[in-house]
Amino acid sequence: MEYNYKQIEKKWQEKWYKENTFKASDDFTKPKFYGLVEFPYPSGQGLHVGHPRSYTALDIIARKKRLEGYNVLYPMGWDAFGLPTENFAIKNKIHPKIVTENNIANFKRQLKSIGFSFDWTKEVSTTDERYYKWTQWIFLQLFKRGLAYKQEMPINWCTSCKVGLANEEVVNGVCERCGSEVVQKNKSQWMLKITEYAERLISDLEELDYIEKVKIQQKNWIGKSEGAEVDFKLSGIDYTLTVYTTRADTLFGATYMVVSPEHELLTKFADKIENIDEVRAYQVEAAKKSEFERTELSKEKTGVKLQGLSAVNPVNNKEIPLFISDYVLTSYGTGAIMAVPAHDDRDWEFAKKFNLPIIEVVAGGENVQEAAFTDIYSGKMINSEFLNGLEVKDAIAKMIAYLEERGIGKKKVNYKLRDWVFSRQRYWGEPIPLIYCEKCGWVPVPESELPLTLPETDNFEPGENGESPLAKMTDWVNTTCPCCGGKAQRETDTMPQWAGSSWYFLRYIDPENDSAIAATEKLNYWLPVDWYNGGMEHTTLHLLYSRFWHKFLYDIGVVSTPEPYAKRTSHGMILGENGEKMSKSRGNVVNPDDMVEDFGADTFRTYEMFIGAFDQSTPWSINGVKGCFRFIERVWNLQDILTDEEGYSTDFEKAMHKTIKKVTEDYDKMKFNTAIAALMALINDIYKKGSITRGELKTFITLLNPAAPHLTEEMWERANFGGCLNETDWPKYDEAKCVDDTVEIVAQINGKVKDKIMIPADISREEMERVALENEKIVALIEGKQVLKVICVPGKLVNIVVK
RNA sequence: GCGGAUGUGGCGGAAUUGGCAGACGCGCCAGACUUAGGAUCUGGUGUCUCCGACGUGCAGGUUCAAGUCCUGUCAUCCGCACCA
Repeated sequence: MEYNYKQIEKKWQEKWYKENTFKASDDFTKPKFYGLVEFPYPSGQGLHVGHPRSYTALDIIARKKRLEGYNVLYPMGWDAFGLPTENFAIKNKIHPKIVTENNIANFKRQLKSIGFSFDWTKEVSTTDERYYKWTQWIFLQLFKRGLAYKQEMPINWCTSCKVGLANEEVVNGVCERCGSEVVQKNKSQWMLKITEYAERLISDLEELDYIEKVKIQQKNWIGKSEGAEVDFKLSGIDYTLTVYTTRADTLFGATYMVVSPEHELLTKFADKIENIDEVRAYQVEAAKKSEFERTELSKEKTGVKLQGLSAVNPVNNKEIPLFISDYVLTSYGTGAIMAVPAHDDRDWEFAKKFNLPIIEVVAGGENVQEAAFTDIYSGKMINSEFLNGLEVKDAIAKMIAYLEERGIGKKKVNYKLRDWVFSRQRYWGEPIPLIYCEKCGWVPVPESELPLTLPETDNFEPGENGESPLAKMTDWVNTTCPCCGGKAQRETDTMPQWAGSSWYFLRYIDPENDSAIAATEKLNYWLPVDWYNGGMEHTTLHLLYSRFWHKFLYDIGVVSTPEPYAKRTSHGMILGENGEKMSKSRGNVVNPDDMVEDFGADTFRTYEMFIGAFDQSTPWSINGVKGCFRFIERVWNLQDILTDEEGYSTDFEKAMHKTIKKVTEDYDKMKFNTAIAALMALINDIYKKGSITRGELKTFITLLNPAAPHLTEEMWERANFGGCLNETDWPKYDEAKCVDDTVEIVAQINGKVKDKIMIPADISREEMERVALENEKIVALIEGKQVLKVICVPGKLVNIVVK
């Protein structure tokens, strides 16, 4: 019987799609499972082999959960706003809407050809008006609660895309998307106060079942730091310069202060600064540099002393000099620091360069004139009056208490996380639904008028000085104020790509709903997402943003859970055959379409799961695909050796139960490679045996079904097992039948294997020892030697220690 | 610099609590069959000085026993990067 994968796969795919076989049910009495994979950005290149790795993995989980009786929601959609589409549209003079439609059609065709069990009735696209109506609605709720604000601020400006970028989109000083230089530019931007949620975004991680590296990466990204703010007075001027420090204990060692080039002090007291020209020149230099250049470590410290100004150390009243330097960042803490060169590497370097005093206040290191001593776990306070003799930790607490008592400082927690730059000067995104009125300020578009649709135009190129393309459409821009009815203008910036993906998992639950994000009872039933798989690259962007939005929606009572995803796993990357990252320029890209065409979806899926440990990156191998193709064919050919016998043959029962156990557990733990290996091992044994019973076949194809659904469904039908395989129950195993009656134990002498002996599994320890000691080889080898000890591990080994 | 991983045959990778290193697949070798195929089937395949040794990046250590635990070290990859 020939295995015609093309025909078979097409047959089942059409049936599944037409009959909505995998539609999630509205029966809320059933236990639910919400499995989620990151929806793709429908690029012109089509699907990458990385996508099916994630999608097949959760498809296996979803299919297995259905057989286990769960009501499963496993949806798919399109994250379709974004720059590449827009750039393609501009270049080829095709409307981005058309580009998007074409790309989606292609992606959908590809996904269907791989046979995923998505519930296509829940399909969403972020570019759909009925979808982004709610993206805009969420934004308005953020705005109304003061979490969206407009600010003139230096932003990362991509010189090529002509667009402001979030910090997350700047990689190594260049634009994440196009690789062009990123510079600082002042621009009035909409910002979202994600920092307000910083603490909860960290602390709530605790309860979540996320793989550890995601938690760690998010924590590091948010960058919580506990310290204190300390007030320094300037001498002779009524001004308090507040600094942030985690090392309040070292205050007696603060020998100078540094402010960032953008600090307000520099404009406020320009007339007092004797060398103001020099200072201004330094400011200009700093402004020219990109954030990346400023933060390059290797570079030497630079700075200018502020002549004419000085500060007073509040604990010893010593007068200390002030500097301006770009190693102090405006955006963190207060934009000013107290410098303790003896115990901070950066301050030490700066002090050496500018010949500033280095005073040791923590003893325990080497000579602080030679290098800073930064250890906080060893060492005791010196030269610090009331702190002397204390450990660093205690000294910090004591100093903060001292400062608080006198009202010159307080405990303070800081985060590295910055607010989210939410504006893009681009066409292909959700319009920000706000209107500016001279009289009323920023006014929301009334919710009844949502969605605020993206106006039609042929000209989506960005404006000259970085204006949004929408600004050119004056008919659309000019409107009336919803508040006072006067003349007003619309906001012309659009939202970043991350907006639509920050809540898409909610829309899947009820995609047709026009009166709410989703019906409350549906949200209550389906949330949280039980299992979310995606790439590590989304850890600090999408994953954090969507947790932020979800928490906000929780706070305003829209959703019932404080966290969107109960469990998060992450797949490794699939590399090219040469072990390098797949890319067009390297010429090592594998096209999923070719795999499906040449080997079929089942082989492709099986190989993607067999390729290696799921969470690790691993190179593609066309020979590996062929190996899986052989396996799939061998499965098909089981039909040739099928007997009429129901149930398992007696001498094969244990093998069947063991395999069920192994595959069941491995799927749950995402150890797909060893699950497939176990099925390969079993089929090898079946062919050795020469025949397969109906019971054995039924179990075998059910276990394989989540990975290779078309083949197994077809075999189910041909074997007349009744109904469809996707409606059957997951096979059960009997723990007692997973244990062998006889086991092979190892006889060792001094830890070296000398022989292997078959013994009954339930033999006593003494009996085991006796068997080993009577073993021919062992007898010969221990002859004339003194037996010191015999170690017996039941069911495993006997180790005889001799001298 | 900080944080996180990963180092096992020719290759991808297996290996509950420390207990037979190399499952499964690829590749390779030999044979069978043949309507000469992207075949298929059967057997073999860690290394060596092959009656015995040696083998999980490297060097030590703990243990009857170490891929697994401890100390040190090297290499590669990823993330963050002057965060006071």
